[in-house]
Amino acid sequence: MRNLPGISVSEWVVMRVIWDKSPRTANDVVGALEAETAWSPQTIKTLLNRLVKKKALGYEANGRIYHYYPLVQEEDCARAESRSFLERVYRGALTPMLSHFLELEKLSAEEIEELRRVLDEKGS
Amino acid sequence: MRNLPGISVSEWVVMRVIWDKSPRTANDVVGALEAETAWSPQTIKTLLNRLVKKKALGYEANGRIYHYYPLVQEEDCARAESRSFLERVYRGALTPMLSHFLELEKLSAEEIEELRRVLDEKGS
DNA sequence: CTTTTTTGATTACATGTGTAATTATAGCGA
DNA sequence: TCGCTATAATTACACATGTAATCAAAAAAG
Repeated sequence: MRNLPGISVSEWVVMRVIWDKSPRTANDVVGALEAETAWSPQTIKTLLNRLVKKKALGYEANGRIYHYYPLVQEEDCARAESRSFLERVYRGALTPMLSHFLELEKLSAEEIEELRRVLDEKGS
Repeated sequence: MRNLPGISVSEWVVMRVIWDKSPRTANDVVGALEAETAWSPQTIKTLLNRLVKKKALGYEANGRIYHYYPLVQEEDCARAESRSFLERVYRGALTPMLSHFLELEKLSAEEIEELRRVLDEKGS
């Protein structure tokens, strides 16, 4: 499952709606992004095309309408991005990064509980 | 302290050596990166130039040798990158991101302790 | 069957990025 | 003083990206 394609910022937006639910037609995607972005439908078509070229998406043609589905998993892409982000911005130092995030954002009591649970698992 | 310039992946590498110690001449930077990268000195000069144009770096000319220093702080840049990363890859959901990282990497007992401490501070 | 519409494909185009080579120029050594 | 050298500035160039407009072809409408 390596050889993940590089997915750009805009492409991530498109991938997310397809990861949420697939298959999806171009129009589905356009509809889903109407609220979130101000992109023209053509722009979204272009992004879909590029993602197919990159082999991040596949499609099934039903007549001349394409039903797109992911060829890569969100988990895998997130993992790859996370690694390179950690390396680039925090020089690979996980603990400072996590501390930084924890300080940055406000967390609810439940979130803190959940994180503590994850930590406990790691700790044992 | 907003209006942070967009710093590319390669530019981050250069910024890091200047954040580590400044001011630094172009040659200092070239020397520092010799081990880490395979870039030609010209490439590094180009990156320094672009960073000056972006106002991420300033310099003091001593004769015709420039001594570069950061105009933006690593903390601020890291914060900005972190936010956009979190948004893009984890849809802004902090807890899943943190869990993901915790599962991804192996942590030493000390690191786990440190994180627990940070969590405790947040929790109180 | 012809026209319009829809939908994907192709082309566009400015800016960013990775990665330099080339050029101009200010000092330094001869 | 004059050419060589080190250093910054300018130019290069292919590929990525954001953001579409246009084209072609198939399907739907009349």
